[in-house]
Amino acid sequence: MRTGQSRGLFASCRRFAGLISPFGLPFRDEWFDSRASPTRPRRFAAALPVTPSPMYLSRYLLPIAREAPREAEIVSHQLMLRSGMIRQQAAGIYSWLPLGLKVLRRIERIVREEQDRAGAIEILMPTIQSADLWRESGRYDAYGKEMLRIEDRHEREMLFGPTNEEMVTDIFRTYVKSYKDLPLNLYHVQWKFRDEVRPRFGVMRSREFLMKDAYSFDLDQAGARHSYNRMFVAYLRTFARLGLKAIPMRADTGPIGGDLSHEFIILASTGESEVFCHKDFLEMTTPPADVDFDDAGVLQAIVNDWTGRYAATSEMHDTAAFAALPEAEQVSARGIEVGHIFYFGTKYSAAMGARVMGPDGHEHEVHMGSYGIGPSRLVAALIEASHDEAGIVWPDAVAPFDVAILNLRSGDAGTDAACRDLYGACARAGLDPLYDDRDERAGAKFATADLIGVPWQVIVGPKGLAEGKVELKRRASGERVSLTPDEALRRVSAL
RNA sequence: CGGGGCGUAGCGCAGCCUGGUAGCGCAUCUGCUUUGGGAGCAGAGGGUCGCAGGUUCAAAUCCUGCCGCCCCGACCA
Repeated sequence: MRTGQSRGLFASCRRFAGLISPFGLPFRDEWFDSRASPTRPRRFAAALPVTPSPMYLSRYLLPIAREAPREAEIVSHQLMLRSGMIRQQAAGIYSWLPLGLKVLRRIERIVREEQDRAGAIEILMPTIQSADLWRESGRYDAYGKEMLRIEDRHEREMLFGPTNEEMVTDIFRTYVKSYKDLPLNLYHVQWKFRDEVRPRFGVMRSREFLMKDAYSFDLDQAGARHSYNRMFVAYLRTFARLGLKAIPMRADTGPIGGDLSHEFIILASTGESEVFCHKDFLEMTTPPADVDFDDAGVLQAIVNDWTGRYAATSEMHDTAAFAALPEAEQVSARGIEVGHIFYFGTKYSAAMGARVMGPDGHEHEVHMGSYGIGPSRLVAALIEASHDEAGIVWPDAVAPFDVAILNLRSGDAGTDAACRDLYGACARAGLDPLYDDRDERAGAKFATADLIGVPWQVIVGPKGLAEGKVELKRRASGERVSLTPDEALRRVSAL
């Protein structure tokens, strides 16, 4: 028995000196080596054993709950609270607990990879901005109460940024002076704040939210269209990799006009808005990873293909055009907006003097576009799109862990050893495993694993082990097979 | 910002009408028994009853003000 060890879900974060992680990187020893002192140097990790690890559930922070707080209305909010992903700190403001943060980071990673692939360059702008920039564009007064305005100790007017057009335009105008430096697309992933009158649905519609926003700069409208198409294709790839079917729908372009604004909508029965589209969208294929983003013709062809069929949110809905489709091809559903891209021409470059010298020897105001994806909202949207009665069903790409190892008889020498071996093998195989070593009954472990939605469960019990077998369960289908631990590992690694 | 509702243990709730020892379930801790789908028994800990005034011998309960949160509508990534 592991007497004295915490069995609770709120296990403290005790860790031992000199761990190395399964990935071969030393943990920060100063966090763990309680014996380190000025006269007794820290030990370094390299020569020390691999286990135990902080991804043992008995030492993790996973505050699951059987019941959801009353205020949680929609299923994603309920499940995020029940699975201990987030904690509300104020209306529309959340802490991200370990499980939630892991998912958020996985989403961010995919978003970044596809932005980079499409030629965008990452920067990081601050959350707090000066009011001065916003006065230049005229938006300081125009933005209204959604902007959280604050004052610093010198009584300077500041704000918590709801978006970054002004700031990125400022950066651009300072450093970029020639058409030869175009096109340019700068993006960042940063927390934003919009003081919604009524935040709701957890992180789906929060006041503070994480946003990837990209901003493109081009010499002229033709260039801007190419930049727009790059992001369009990048978004198709991003959402597909996240395990989502996102449908681009014409969005209102406001005073700019034109056809260069799309919302990317995923279908979910709990979606906030009504959407209408052609059924072909459900079967369309995603552009490949090796698409040539510099080839304007190729990109335009992809965009044409994805915009050639009817798709609209209720605001842009054309009842007659939709009714003209054969009834069997009409899809009318509810959707969640997970991305929005638009071209806005010279709105900010004109107001803020962002000009480059063109090949003609004259200065030109640059044509800009901006492209947003909300990773924090996506966490909720993914759950809305993928859950069942037992809990969350994460797509493989964003799951907080790749595989959960359930020890059905913690404290039994045989199952303990088998689980530890399997944990080490998973880690060495590059997987991100979670080991449920708690002193809980089997049922509680099944329920926990189902709730948090890890794609694979390896169930290790004394009965199976007597025959050298473990059980591998696929969360999404519920399918279980009895395998040797090696076979189970191979099966999980295959994806 | 209009309309409504709710604040009692980490979560879900009762108690308030009719003022008088602050309760129940889950969770947590201890012990024993259990052990393949959220175990059983026995015991224990945990509360300035959102905050501040007021009425009263006495306030979770009645009155006033404030704060917070939630829902509907308008708004929105």
